[in-house]
Amino acid sequence: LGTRRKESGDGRVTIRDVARASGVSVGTVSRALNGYPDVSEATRERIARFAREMDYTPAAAARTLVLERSHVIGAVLETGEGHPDLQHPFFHGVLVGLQERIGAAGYDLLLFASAGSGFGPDSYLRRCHHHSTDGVVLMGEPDPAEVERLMRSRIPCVGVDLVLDGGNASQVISDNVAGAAMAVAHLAELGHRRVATITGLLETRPARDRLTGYRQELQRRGLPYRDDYVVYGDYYPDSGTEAIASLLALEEPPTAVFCASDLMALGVLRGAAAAGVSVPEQLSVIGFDDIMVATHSDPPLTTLRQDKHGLGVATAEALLERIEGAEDATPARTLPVELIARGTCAPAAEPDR
Amino acid sequence: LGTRRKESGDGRVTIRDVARASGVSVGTVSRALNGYPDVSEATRERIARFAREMDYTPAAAARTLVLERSHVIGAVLETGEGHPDLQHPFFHGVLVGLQERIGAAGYDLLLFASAGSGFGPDSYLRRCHHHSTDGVVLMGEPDPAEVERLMRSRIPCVGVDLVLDGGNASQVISDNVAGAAMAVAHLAELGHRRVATITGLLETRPARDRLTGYRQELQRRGLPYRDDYVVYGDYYPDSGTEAIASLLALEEPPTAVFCASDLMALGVLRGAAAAGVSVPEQLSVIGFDDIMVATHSDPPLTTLRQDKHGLGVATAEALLERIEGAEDATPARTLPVELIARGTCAPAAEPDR
DNA sequence: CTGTTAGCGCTTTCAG
DNA sequence: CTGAAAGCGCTAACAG
Repeated sequence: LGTRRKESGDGRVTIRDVARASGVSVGTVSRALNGYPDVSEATRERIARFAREMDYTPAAAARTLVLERSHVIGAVLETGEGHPDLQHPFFHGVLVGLQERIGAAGYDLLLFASAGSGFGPDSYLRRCHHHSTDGVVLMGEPDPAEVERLMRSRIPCVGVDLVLDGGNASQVISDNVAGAAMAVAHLAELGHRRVATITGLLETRPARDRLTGYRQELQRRGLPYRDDYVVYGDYYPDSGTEAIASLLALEEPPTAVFCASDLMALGVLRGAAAAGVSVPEQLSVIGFDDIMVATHSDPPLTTLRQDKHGLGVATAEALLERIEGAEDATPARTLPVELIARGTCAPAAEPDR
Repeated sequence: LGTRRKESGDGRVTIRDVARASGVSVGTVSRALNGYPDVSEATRERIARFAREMDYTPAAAARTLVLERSHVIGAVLETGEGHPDLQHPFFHGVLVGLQERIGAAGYDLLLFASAGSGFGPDSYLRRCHHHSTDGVVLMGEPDPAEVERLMRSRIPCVGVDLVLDGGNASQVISDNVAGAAMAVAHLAELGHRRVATITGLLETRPARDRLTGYRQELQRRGLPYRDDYVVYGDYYPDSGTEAIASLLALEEPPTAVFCASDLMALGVLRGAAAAGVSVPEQLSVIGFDDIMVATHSDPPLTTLRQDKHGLGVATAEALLERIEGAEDATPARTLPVELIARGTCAPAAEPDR
């Protein structure tokens, strides 16, 4: 008896197979393999050996079902209208760090596309429940209503460059205001007094913070703040190109621009070239992120480096902390950014005019 | 009786709750919700209504357990030594398309880091079994031994830009040899006779194909092929910079270079600038991929566009086909590439010398 | 058309 | 120290 079901070719090897092979009950196998103390060393080893030889792999589904823990964490990358965020290099760096760190803790990453996509507008929350996700990380610009729903649930969340207010949520974020301030300071020290900024999407926390930092440092140094020196972008190259065109058309154009992303800075470089103004001689440019290609523009981009990998790792740790049930979880972590001076900034041509 | 377990606060709503609420058995709920024909419209609707109101979400784990189908597909992005492939822009485009298409079919994506990473060198195969993945897609440069193991299993696989020989595997790939040929043709038509190439990692199928295309077209046009015009790169920018330096140092340097990736082409642009040779006047450059930043280099990069999104979609479809059990699954799909002429190519300065 | 039942692979009391 | 048995949420025969 019992030989009926499993011997047929297809079969995955289950705990029962291991039990049968090692001549013990499934309960014992389970205990042995999960390191319970109440198993004799002898049996434990025998079981372990058989498990290895048979290449036994516990079925996650079964374990999830009984444990109510899946060891899967969901990653939500909301694709902003027309701009799949998955496309933005910044996120990849973060993903790598996240992946590494949770992988080391025995978790895997389930990638959620935008809620609207795919079959039916299933909310993230539903999808998390469906997969019994142990936690979620949110990146990009998720739908506020979705986020709200998630916050009301008891699923641990962490937002990357996102403000999350629920009790079960943490956030990790770069020090955007300090970064922006460093940019302005750098420019000011080069003698620039007319420094403009191209913002990111202002619905977005980092964009607002970067703008704040820009303003604060301007003020701290007694540099003039003008409304027409603030142009709104969307983080992507084209918006940079357009923005610089309008800035250059001003009666009194800026001598320096701080861009809220490298991609926009690249767009600026291009727009400047088109307009015949040379960087850095006639215009200093500074970006934000330090994506891979920043080194390879001409001239190479001066920028504020975000520790993308570190953000990913911090995200993982914030999440694990919550999952492991720390009630005193650190609600927010801020990572420093670093100014990388390359070739797009030069002393102001006319210190005074 | 029965009220005991579920009423307590925490509870997810299960099929049993829905059954109780709508006054039917769980079996009926299951059939109703899964669209079996043998349920009266009346009950089906009542059940559906309750399910919606209670925000019932079936537990994937339970369903996976019984159906032996998880509706999860695994994505393996092997991080080449020192170069996390997740970092290469090319893969993101593919991921987006893949994600979209399988999402539409009701599948989700599980992201596997490199086998080595994380806790223990668990093979991909084990991880797939563990999660009962319905299929796997392989990208980058996975460990051959791993691939071998996967091939021996019965899990449907598809490789992106990868040759997979198992019976349960398909592959989708850009027409790399045609693309390379188009590059050379373009250059030849501009009058270049001394055209070099910088290859990708030759362990990699696309790199070899691109080299082949380069050679073939050279030959077809009666242009000279010289060993010293072939420099080996690794797809990333720095290798391009180094390669162009050595090429420029040749006694008879090339007047044009075909690079097996945009990233390397960017590196070439930089190296050329450093060496004081102007692009495209003194050197024509052509890339491969058409990544986002290709438009924003100076000059903007002439390149061969790969349909990254299309590759992702095709990958998804190849996989779904296999999963749905088509024995006559198309083993390979090839997508065309397209020449995008931008600013890095110009007529050869000296048609003869 | 619907209820009942067995069982997916695993963990965890509870007895021995 | 180990076996037996119940049950996680769900689907799929099988009766009625």
